[in-house]
Amino acid sequence: MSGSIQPSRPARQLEFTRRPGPDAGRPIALAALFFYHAGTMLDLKFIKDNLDAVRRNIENRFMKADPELVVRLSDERSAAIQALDEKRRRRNEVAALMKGKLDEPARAALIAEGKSLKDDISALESRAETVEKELADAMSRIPNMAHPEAPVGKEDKDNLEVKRVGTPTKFDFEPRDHVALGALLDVLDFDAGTKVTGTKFYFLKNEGVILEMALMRFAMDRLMAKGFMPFSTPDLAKTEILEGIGFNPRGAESNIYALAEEDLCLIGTAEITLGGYYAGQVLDKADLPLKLVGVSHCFRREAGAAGQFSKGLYRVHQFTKAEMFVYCLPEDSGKLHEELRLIEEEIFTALDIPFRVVDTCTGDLGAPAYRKWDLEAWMPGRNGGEWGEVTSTSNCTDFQSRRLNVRYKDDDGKNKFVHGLNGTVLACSRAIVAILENFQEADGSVRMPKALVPYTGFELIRPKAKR
RNA sequence: GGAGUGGUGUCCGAGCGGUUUAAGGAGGCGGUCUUGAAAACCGUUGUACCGAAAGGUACCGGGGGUUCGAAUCCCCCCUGCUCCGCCA
Repeated sequence: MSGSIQPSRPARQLEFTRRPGPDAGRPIALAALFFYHAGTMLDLKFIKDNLDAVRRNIENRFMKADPELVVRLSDERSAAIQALDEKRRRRNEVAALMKGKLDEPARAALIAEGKSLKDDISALESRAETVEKELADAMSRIPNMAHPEAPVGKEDKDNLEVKRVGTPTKFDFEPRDHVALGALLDVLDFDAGTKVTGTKFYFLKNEGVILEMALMRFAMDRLMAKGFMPFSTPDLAKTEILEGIGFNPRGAESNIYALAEEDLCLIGTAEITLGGYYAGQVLDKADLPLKLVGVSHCFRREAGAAGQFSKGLYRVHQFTKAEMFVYCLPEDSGKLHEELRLIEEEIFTALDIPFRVVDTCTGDLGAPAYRKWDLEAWMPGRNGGEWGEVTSTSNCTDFQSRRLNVRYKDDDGKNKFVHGLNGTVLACSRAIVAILENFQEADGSVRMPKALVPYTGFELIRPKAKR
């Protein structure tokens, strides 16, 4: 016996590092299920038939991908499979012949041919597998097509403002930023976060904790009332799922933390886990649209983001978020995308936070999105008052369902890919920035938005005396 | 984490080297019969890929191996259940 609180065995290291080597220890099962069988035909057919449009789309998004390579590898793949199938057909034929009575020379000849076929098949299989992998890799780099009306541009400043709700908050005093307010109210501690975990980590304290819980419950109540099924998801997911949703878990530019010794990554959003929930399934058409809302922690490396907006809660390595996810019939995704945006608008309207809506430009869409709306809240403490992204909703059409192999059985009896959409309900970090900065008073006190009071149980957070 | 025991088509469930091109049920679909229905009987019944088509190939949890030939034998892994250990 020991009164020690030490663990009986060493805790597994959960290092925030990238994976040690390419594909280290990665099981192939899911990859086989999702990629090598997943509807490559439609995809390929589209790329072949619309090569120019595909190439132009890649340029508009300022991405690197090679559709010609996809076409070439696709042809190679077909040839390899044809050769392989023919050998296998003959092998089966030879094996069938062996079932009957045979004289010794005929028998020996068949065995010899069978042996030779076995070698041929083995060689052809490895060639086909190589081509298949190269093709899957080349295809995975091709981004989704963009909505024809999405503004063409490179960076977020090319996004198009389409709507404004409320007016930027005015103060008859010099407003503080949320970092100063967080310290004054003792609801936010970045120094301790840095000491214990690292830069861009933080502790919520006191009313800050309750505010986060209130925001989540507020979000869930509203979404459940709209028929969304609530989830609390894992905070980690397998690499295959990440890739299926369209994230690149590896590479220096990756925004994803990968565990050093397992095929797992910390999720950057519950979009990953909610989208993965139905991976590999054929959904009942009558159940569509499936509307999910999930709470999770979100982890982002934000490598190289140590610039001007790096201070405070705006860009952090971990935050809590409620996220919507929808799988629907292809013909309904446009309508549902509007619905998700309206929900996001409703949430921020209910919180009395001024915001605008932007139509995200092609360069800022990310590979999976066909179209994306961002909500930008007014943040009085940001550079003396600026719009800052608080939520985002994307229509990813069949980009994710194709990779995750999520389908529905249509009336014609064929299995077809569903469309997938996602949208932020509330990201706690940025919502808290907006609330602290917009609802501050001259002495640094912060009022709670009326809609939130039933959830927080308090109306005002007052400055704390220094201890 | 340890031990035992399973993972077969939409479902249940046989098969344990070539008579299985996966038996037999159930369900679904189509048909016969019937005033209608039930019953009975007959037929049909998945997914993916290659191919202009005819047709072919693959799939019995996943991967690899043995063999002329594997659902069937061997190895590894995943996963369900039962028990033990540990733990919130």
